[in-house]
Parts: sequence; C-alpha cells; structure tokens
Amino acid sequence: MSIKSTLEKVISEDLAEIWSLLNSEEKRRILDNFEIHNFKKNQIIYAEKDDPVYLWCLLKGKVKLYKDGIGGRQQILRLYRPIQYFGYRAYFAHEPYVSSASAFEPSTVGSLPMEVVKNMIDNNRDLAWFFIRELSKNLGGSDTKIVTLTQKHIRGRLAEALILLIDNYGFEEDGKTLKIYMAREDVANLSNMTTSNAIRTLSAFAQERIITVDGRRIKIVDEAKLRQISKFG
Amino acid sequence: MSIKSTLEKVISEDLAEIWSLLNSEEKRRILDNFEIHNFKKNQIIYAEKDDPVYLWCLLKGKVKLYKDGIGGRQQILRLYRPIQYFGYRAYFAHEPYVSSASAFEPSTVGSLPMEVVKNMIDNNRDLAWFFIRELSKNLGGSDTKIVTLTQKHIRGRLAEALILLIDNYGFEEDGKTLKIYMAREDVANLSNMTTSNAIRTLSAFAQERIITVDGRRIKIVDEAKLRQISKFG
DNA sequence: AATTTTGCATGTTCTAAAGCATAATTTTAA
DNA sequence: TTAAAATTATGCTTTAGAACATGCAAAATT
Repeated sequence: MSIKSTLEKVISEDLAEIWSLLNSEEKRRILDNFEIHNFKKNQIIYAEKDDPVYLWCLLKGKVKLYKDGIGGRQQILRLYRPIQYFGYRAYFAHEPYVSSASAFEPSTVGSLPMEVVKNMIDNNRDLAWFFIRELSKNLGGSDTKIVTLTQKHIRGRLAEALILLIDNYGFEEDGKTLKIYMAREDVANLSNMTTSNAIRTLSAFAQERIITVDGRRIKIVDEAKLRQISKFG
Repeated sequence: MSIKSTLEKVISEDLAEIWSLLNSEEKRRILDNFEIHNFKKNQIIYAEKDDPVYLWCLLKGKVKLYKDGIGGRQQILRLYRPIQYFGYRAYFAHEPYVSSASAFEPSTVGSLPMEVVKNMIDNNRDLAWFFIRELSKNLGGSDTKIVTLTQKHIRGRLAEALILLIDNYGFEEDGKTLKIYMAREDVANLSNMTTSNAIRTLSAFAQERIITVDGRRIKIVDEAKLRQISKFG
C-alpha cells in the first residue's frame, strides 16, 4: 500500500481522536510534516536515553513500550495499537526517554516533529486537553501497576497480563483466541516474572481449563476465572 | 497563624511556580475559591475511589500519596513538600482516585475546586503547560519506579528510598540528618519491603557506616556509597 | 507515676519464585 | 531440505525475602 493511501485509509476509516480536534489549517500543517516509517519485527523505534524529537502515531501493527532493567530483564510498560500516539512524554518533561519503543510485529508508524505538536497545543485548547487526559490516564495506570507488579503473586500477575492483552488487542474471529502472537519471554516481561515461570504458569492455567495453549496461540476459555485470579489468587 | 497570613506568607515568601503564571484577575479568582485546611498527623486528605473535586496545594508539612495493596500492605507512590500541588490527576483522567493522600505530619493544605482550575487552564496556555509538564515528569518517575521496585534487591531499594528522602526533604542544619521523621513501617512502604526487613537493612547500613541511626533520626554518613548501592547491588 | 500501647531489634523458620540443567519442539536461515 | 538456532517444556536445586516469635525500649494514655 502506498504511503498516501495508508494515511488516507487510516484517516477515513478510523478517525483518530486527535484528528477531529483539528481545523483544516492544522490538518494541512500535519500532512506537510508527517512522515511514514515501516519497522520490521523487533526493530527499535526509539531507545532509552535518546532525546525525544517526534510524536509517533502507530498506524498498523503492534508496538511495545518497555524498559531494560537488571541483568537484561525487560519490563513491558505499555502496549500500543492503531491508532495510538506515543513518544511525547519525555519531550513534555524536558527529559531524555526513560523507556524504549519497538515494533512487536511489522508496523507502520507516522512521525510528526514535537515542535509542530507544541505549536499546535499552544493554539488549540482541545489538543492540550487531549494530552492532559492521556498523561493522566497513563499515570493512574502506572501507579496501579507499581502495586500489582510488586504485590500480586505470579498467578495473579499472569492473569492480569492476559486480561491486558484481551483489552488491548482483543480476539480473533472465533472470539476466543488472543489477537497477538508473542513469545513466552514477552509474556514474562509483561508480568514481571522469568520465562520459566511464565511457561509453568500458562501450563497450570491450561491444566485448570482456564485457557488452552497451542504454541503461541492462546485461547481464553474462562475469562471470568481469569479476572477472579487477577483480583485475588 | 491566621488563614490570611498563612496564605500571604506562602505567596510572598516562596512564590509557587504556578502563581507566577497568573494574571491579577486569575489570582483574585483563586483567592475567592481557595480554602485552607489543617490536617493532623496521619489524617487522610482524600482516599482511593473518592471522586476528585479539588486541587490540593500543600502549604506546610509533609504529605504522602500511597496505595493500599494486598494484605493491608501500603505502597508509598510520591511525597509532597510545600509548595506542591496534588490530587488533580484523577479529575483530568475522568476517574475516581486510584491512590490516597494523607498528612505525614501536621499539615496545612489549600484547596481549590478543580472546576475553577479547569476554566483557568482553558484560558491560560502556561497553566496547561504546567500540568502537562508535571504529569509527564510524574509518569516518567512512575514508569521508572515500576522497574526499580520489581527488579532491585532489598539493599538497592532501601538505598534508593533514602536518596529519595534526601532529594525531597533534604537535611537538618547539620547537613547530615534527614529532615523527615518517619516510622520504619513507612520506610518499608516506600521501598516495597516488610517492616522487619527495613529495620534489618537499616541496621546493616549502620554497621557498614553508611548511615547512623538514632531512633527515627537517620544521619547520612556516606551518600556516595548509598548512590552506588542504589545503582548496583 | 503507673499502665497500656506501639514501635524497634534480632533470631528462626518457611516458601514463592529464581536459577539451572536437559530434552523436545518449533522457527529461522542457509 | 537440512542444519542451526531459538524457543518451549519440565524437573530439580537454591535462595532472597516473607512470616512469625520474642524481648526490649519508648511513647502515649490514664
């Protein structure tokens, strides 16, 4: 698909929240400065300690925001789907990035210089509110994550991770199979455990008929049970 | 001290960042809606699941933002000192609070209805930027905390907590003693460990002449070592 | 001042989860 | 297609840190 048609498809098919907030002059300015990039699976979009320059908008594919920790252990902080924006926080905080973003699968991503975004916010109240709201929602999410990842037991953390995958990417046509294909290691990095324990606990869930596992295809059999384990267990 | 003089003292002595962004009409509107509250030690200012109504401004004392977790275990998320603002995130996210705020010591706190704040942001670009920046900085901090609290070992987490206390509240006149008087339980809640382990590890640090401990008075003897422990071991 | 309550310190025991090893399976690349 | 590499699956061992218990000290409360 050509760049232009990709963009037009996105804009026409599934109007991003942000787009509707703009007047035609603003839209023109975006189109003039917007660039489309294709990232391969596992390719890094930006890395921790880089200086933030662009607002990124995921158009196609899946992106993970993560932080490399101790002993090469990675923590996945957030997942993005089309059409979501990322990469702006560090610029607003006048800081280098504290986390990295990479493509989970082959992805198409648009970039817009943060300078342009900044100027637009200066002249568009609704756009300012859009970012205030996004940042506020994310901050609440991260604060909650601090407690769940440190206090919940392994089963609870895995259940929560699976629910996050449901909420973020949904199901295949069968209404059961998770619409994301990820390695056990990534499941582990999402739920603060080792790969071994992710495998072990997925097996346990399968044994208990809460899910079924066929390679990387995960079917959710008993979502209610999953939510229960996430809350208590 | 009277309400009026407390307020004037705060405004004249140590101009809050926010105040300088306002014109005289805005300042008058604040003064008309601003209310002063006194909280006793450990008194709750707002609680998780409450609906956010006010912007709070700490004028005197110390406030902790925390989240109650599993088995009554509390995680302290952020600490506030005069003059800092808190309690606005949930309102911006259109959510109930996900954390609670309480006074660490007898504290004076001002309140301003979020409705007023909202209207002021609508008409004051700089104020919008103030909150965008604050939220962005906090989000970076929380994302970082997710990794350090889950991945660092006990000694590293305690060292980091002590550094946080230094950075937040500083030292007494001797330039050594932490300017905060907190129970071991709170030290534990700050660094994701049990009270027993906070006690044990503080003792270990004292043994190693990194700090000295006299009841709740903690003197930092070797800050460099502390930062080293926080980073690695 | 006496009594109750709360907090600190330290030793001991127990366990969830990490670490390690090995084999089987799947994926990728040549 | 085949070889190499990476990933998944399981069993066994180790350990960091939680949980529990007890004694002592220091505040509150009466």
